[in-house]
Amino acid sequence: MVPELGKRYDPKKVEEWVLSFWKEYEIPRKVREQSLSREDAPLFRFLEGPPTANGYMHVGHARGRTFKDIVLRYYRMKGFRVWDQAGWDTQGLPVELEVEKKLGFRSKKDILEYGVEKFIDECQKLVDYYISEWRSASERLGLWLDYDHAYQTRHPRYIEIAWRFLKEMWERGWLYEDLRVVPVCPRCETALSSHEVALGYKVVKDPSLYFKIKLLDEPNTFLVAWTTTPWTIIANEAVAVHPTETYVKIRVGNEFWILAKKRLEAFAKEVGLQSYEIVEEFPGKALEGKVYEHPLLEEVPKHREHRPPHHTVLTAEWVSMEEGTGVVHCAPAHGPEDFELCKSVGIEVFRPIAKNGVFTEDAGKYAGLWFRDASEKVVEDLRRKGLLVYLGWIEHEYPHCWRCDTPLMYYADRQWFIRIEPIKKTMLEENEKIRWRPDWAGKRFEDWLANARDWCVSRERFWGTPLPVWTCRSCGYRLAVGSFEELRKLAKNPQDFVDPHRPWIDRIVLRCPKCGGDMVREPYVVDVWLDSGIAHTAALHQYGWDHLFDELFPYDWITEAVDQTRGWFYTLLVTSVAMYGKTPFRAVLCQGHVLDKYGKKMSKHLGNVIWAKDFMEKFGADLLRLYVTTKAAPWDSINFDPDEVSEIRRQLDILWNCVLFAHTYASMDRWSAENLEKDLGNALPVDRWILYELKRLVEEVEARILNNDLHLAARTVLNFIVEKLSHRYITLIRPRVWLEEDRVEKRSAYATLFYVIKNVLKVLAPFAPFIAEYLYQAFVKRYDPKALESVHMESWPSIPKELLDESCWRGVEKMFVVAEAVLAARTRVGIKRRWPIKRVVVVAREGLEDIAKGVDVVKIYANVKEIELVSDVGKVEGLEKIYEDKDLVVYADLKLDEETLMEGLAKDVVRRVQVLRKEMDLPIDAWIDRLLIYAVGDLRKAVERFRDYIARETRCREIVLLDAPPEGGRKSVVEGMELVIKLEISR
RNA sequence: GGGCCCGUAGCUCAGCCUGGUUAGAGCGCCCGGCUGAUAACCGGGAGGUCGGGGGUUCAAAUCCCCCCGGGCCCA
Repeated sequence: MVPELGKRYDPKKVEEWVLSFWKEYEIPRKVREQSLSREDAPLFRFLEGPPTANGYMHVGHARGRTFKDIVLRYYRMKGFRVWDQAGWDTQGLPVELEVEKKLGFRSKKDILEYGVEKFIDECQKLVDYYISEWRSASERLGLWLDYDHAYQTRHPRYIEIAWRFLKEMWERGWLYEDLRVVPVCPRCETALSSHEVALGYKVVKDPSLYFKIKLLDEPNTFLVAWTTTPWTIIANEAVAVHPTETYVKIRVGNEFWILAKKRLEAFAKEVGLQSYEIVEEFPGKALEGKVYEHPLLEEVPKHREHRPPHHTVLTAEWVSMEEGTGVVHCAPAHGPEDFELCKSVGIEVFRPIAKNGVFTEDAGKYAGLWFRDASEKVVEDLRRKGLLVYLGWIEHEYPHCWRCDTPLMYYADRQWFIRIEPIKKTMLEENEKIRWRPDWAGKRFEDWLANARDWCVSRERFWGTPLPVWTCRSCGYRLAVGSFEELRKLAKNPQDFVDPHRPWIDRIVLRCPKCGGDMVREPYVVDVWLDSGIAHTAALHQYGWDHLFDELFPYDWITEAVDQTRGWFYTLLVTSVAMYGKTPFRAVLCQGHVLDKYGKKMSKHLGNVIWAKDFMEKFGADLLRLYVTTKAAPWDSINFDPDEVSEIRRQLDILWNCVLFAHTYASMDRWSAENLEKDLGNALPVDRWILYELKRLVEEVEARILNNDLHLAARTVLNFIVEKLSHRYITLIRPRVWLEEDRVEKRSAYATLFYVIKNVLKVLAPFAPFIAEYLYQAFVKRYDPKALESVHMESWPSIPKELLDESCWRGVEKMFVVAEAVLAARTRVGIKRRWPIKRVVVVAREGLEDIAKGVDVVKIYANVKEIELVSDVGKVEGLEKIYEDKDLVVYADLKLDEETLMEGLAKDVVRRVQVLRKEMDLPIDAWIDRLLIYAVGDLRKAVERFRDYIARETRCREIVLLDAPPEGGRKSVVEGMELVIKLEISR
């Protein structure tokens, strides 16, 4: 199955062929087995960050997946046993929301009405669909993972590991239930963890409200408080001031206002307070215990029932002097600090609002309002009652639900938490051992770890890993279940255990070990980030591969985008340190994001998302891979502009042309790689030069990959193809391959070219696996019967010493400098390249021996007849100095004589004939029987003098000079002289 | 409020860690050349306040400080 080497690189055709070749011959499976069967070979353990199966792959995902593939392919070629299990994140809010959208749901109530069982079924189906989409897009991209053994977080055995983890936490007392103020998404009606909150900060415009709070025992005296969330005043229960900061009482009209002295000036300025008078100063402590009248007492009658310490002034160190008035209104139901402070003095939480963000009857006149809408009413009421000081607006960041974009609500609620404090120190120590790329990402992670709070793991949702905690209805005893076996043992109805998911799991009733009563499950599922966070263990357990754990853990390398610092990187570390006291990964590559061409985030709302499949359909996977890899460092974000891929396309065109060139001549001469070593043994200095460049290429690419500088690695490969192989090497060997007869120097040129192409394809394979495979099949395999079944079965190249000659490399490099100087001089004085330059003298004090090896470069590249190498400036008179650096001085004879002019004209004639041959589609090796030429003057003389040369170059048996233009001849003008030519061919 | 990344030619990016010729490359543009792998290539040219300001230094794109713009993270 040898594919055609077409005239032009057509990515679509190439990749279609390669995909079917891989499929038919099961290349990915064979390559994986080849890798894993290497006994005693070192392991490379990769842990896949599971994509969430709730949408399609876009080009940003594709970039990260390309990085994974490059590194995995490299390690396979280096002879490692590469662990490459795929994985899918299949549960949690992201999936539920996608299903809700599909079914047109607006709230949790809709799900209950629809039926949880049916809803879960929809979730399963949705996940099935997107997994197959992701798998096919990944395979289309060329990402080779073990998809047949992909871990799935929804798999019962996977869930079992989450249970094992949670039970361990429970038994250590690290899993606990508590009333806390947590961020809640009112749309999803569930609490979120702090790392989820961190994913959703957005800038919003909120009220900046200054309002008065009337003190009960001091006439006409008010505290002035500030808030950006007026709706929380409804649940206000206290006011906090700083104990030691100075507060002032000012007279404004006939009222007295109290606020912090440090804030007075800024406050007066912002609210436009012109005249006031400071009547008293005192520390905040002096206000402690003062009782006030709730500003919305009439509106919220419930507050009439609240007695001190409710509605009193408290003191707290955290009261800020940076913003507001130094008087902070406290709603224990809606602020974490407020909650703690109120709890410490025995204030009860008043929470007149439901989890869906709607005020309840307890909220009096605000009942039924959406929490953020209530702000407006509150402000109105304060104004009416004369308690409004000033209403401004402020732009600040406010957390939103990372999935559905709803503004979050801080809300006191009973939730389940995992203690972070006991493992924090170990996490920080373990982080020191992780190799972060770039290293600042590790510092960022360290900051995050140092500030980590307890992890809220409970979610009041449906599609997720169920929280394995059961509570006894009779005696209140609680326990956590760590495996299915344990569940069956404890269950009163083990026969009902069919699926660990809700709603089925909720029907399992346990027998209370204390009182024999019925135990029911706490109705929560756990944070989806816990699912992926235990992949280090659960991915193996799902397939019963627990015995591999010791060999695979900790994993060598993971890579995901920067946002995972708070997501997967974090939860992996938490669960692993909690379970094993160790980091589960040794190295991380932290990727930057892919933005649209204007630098905007790609999002469905903006409609600027580029789906990976669409893009590959149009341009192919190789172009996508190379574009996203070469554009910037992996950790930098890139602006994705489809127009820019033409640059990559151009470079692959050149590779294609190089191979086509080699194939064109090698096939004509029936060359084969049978005697490759012998032919390489006859390599000329320019061949030695490219072989040495090849060695440098291999080493540099390898070093770049190991350092995760994938952008530099890929650029190096492309640069070699364009600059070294195409521009230089092929130019230099052209005269050698045009030789008619079979000569040693022709065979060594073919051998070198073949060898270099073969190895470049190997080095290119991790980056552009399709074109590398295609050209390997179409070219390498055609000439080398010993070639392997696939380029991806090849080892990473290592160029044998006997092919390397550094002095040839040095000499050729030097002579390129000379050749370029000659070309520049030609342009300067107007000597065309086809007019040969008679003589060039190169003066070098040192290294003449090396330089001598590169004379062909100057002869061929710059069309110079004669090169002289000297060590001093003795005999250069009559020549012009055209170049000088610290090693070299170059002189050239830039005068044109008649002979040279004639030769140039003859070359011109040759070129016109060649153009005609091409237009007539003559095979390269076809003969012309008679070449009829009409020319006058110098042009005629040139044809006469170079008759043999012209005949040879154009493969023509006879040249006939005519005195009149031939019938139907091709007319043209050479240096102002008329030329008419006609080709005669018999069939 | 704190932290991180980015800012260099019309566009996309090197160079900065470790200060030192005239700040580079590719694309695009202009002029010329070459051409049997040629939708390729070669030579030359135009094009730069290296985001701005200050400092250190004999010398700053590079090191330090402040500011501006774009992005990200935390509070």
